[in-house]
Amino acid sequence: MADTMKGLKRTCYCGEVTEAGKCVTVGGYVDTVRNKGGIIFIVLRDRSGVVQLTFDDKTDRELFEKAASCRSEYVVMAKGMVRERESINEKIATGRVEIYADDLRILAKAQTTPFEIVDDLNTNEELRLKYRYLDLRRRPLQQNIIMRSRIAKTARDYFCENGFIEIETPMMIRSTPEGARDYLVPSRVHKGSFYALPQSPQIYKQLLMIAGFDRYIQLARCFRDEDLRADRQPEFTQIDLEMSFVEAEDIMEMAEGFVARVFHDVLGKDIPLPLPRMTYTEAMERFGSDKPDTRFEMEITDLSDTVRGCGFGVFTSAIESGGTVRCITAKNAASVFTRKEIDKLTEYVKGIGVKGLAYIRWSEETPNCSFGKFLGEGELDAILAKAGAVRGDVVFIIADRKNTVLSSLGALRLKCAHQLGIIPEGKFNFLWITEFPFFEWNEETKHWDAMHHPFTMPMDECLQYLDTAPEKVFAKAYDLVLNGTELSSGSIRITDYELQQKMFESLGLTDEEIKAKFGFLVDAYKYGAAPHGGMGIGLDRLAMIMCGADSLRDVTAFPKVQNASELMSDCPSPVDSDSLEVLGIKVSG
RNA sequence: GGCCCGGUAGUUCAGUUGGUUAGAACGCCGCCCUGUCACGGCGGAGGUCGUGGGUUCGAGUCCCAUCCGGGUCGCCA
Repeated sequence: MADTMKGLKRTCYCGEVTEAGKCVTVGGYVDTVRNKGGIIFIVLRDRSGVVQLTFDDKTDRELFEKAASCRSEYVVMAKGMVRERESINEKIATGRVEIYADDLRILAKAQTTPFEIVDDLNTNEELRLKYRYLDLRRRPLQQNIIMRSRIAKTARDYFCENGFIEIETPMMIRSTPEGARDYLVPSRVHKGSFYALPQSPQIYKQLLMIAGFDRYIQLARCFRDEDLRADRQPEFTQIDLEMSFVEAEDIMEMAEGFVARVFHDVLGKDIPLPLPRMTYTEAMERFGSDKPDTRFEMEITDLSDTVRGCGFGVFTSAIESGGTVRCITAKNAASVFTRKEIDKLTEYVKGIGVKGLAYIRWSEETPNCSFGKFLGEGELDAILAKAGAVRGDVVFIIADRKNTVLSSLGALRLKCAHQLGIIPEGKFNFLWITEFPFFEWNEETKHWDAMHHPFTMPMDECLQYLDTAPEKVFAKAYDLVLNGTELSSGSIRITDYELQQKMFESLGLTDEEIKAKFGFLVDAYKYGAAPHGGMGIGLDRLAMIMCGADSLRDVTAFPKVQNASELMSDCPSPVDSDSLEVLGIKVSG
């Protein structure tokens, strides 16, 4: 039978015990027991840190025996005088003192844990996730979760100070078949009908602007039934906001203020404002990505003019058929990118959809060029000069359609940088990406899709091209990128009923479809709306980067694994047929 | 759905061309130790080698299938 807390009241956290001469009561988990025979040291841990409890021959015998019986992860409370230690441990905050205990209660015993509760744990993630509550006892994870809480609090403080009102939008909403797949919730009352969990509160926050709340914020849970990545969970949290009577500039300024505030308050780092900007087109041309990591260079070079008349048919035919030839130059990479490694990179880019990867590896005196035998006098030198390559470098060249070349070189650039280890740690490179194309040509369906959501406002000067040249239409949309991760996405919304109607038509929606999918929103705009726009800042991703973590799992208390299941509770799970029957759902098989 | 990587004591790993009873470290259990803090000393327990087939005199090792986990492409308006 475990002890009780009776008569004890905690006076402070373990990590706060730094002053000798006081009587304190602490509670926590037994971190380690060092039993020297005549003296016992117990390191007690709570969320604030650790403190040492000491028991010796002057300790009451029964108490001493109890201390000796303690094992790792027992939950205990202890009371005693804080005194100076005989030998100091400089490594811990409480290392100058110890609690000379005169009371010890074992409140709960603990089985041996499946892995040790230590800071630098190397255990595979599957096991850690199965026992997530134990993994969360570890300090690195606990500190991440605490930092996440501070980020969230700063968001609430900052936006509330700036006149935003926190409003909850529903979690059970109408399913809209655009965009990501919805998670569906069956209705018992309306058999055969379903709610959807929100992919974002997009429509509701726009309606809140129509309602006149002027500035809205919510730490909104969002759900998308798509495959996971290290930086993508099926449920996640956005710092979601919307503002009225604003242009894009106003929203970006507000977001910059938040970014500076949260980095200052939580990390003590000053982010210089305004944040740099780049158009979508420039980002694609220079970095092959709409979320470029600007912590390192290796930018894309256009070789088209240099190789236009060269002897290599792959290059010339790409150019003749309207494509392009471009390269990246990996500095000092010849020793890392051996022939074998280059073959692997070739396989990688082929997986992304290019036919091949040409390269020049310059390690010996004469560069080793994969297409050298096709080149005429001086042509290789011209390419090397244009690529800015010197001895020790490797040049990767891709020839294809422009979009393919840029995006594949962008992906290759990232992969090379990781392999070369040239991405600096501790750097926070923010970048606004602006002027996104409005439409995206869908090769499968053969029509134009909206690149952002269909309520995004086109740029004023582009309106004339809506019917005639969709590729010339750009959006009042802006993404905030941090270290190559899309942190936030936002736009000015269409507030004009007729323009919205026209946008839907451009996207190939019929009147019936518009009415069925977005009728209530379209109707709402008939009653007048102030110009408005907003954005959603990924709280999880922000926390991940601020914590220096590699995965969202490290900043999410109870994350899901790659197949979207949760290993601790083993969900999703089947339900019994009675439950389904109530919902009017028949199971086949 | 495609591609790549991984799965051996509780944990992290080693395990040679297929060959005796599958090892080490940490953890765990017991005994000893009055200033430890990566405590130390002595002793001990602990394995369906992810699962199922196959090849073989013999499989942790080779082959096939499958499950689980990680990364990534597709996907994520």
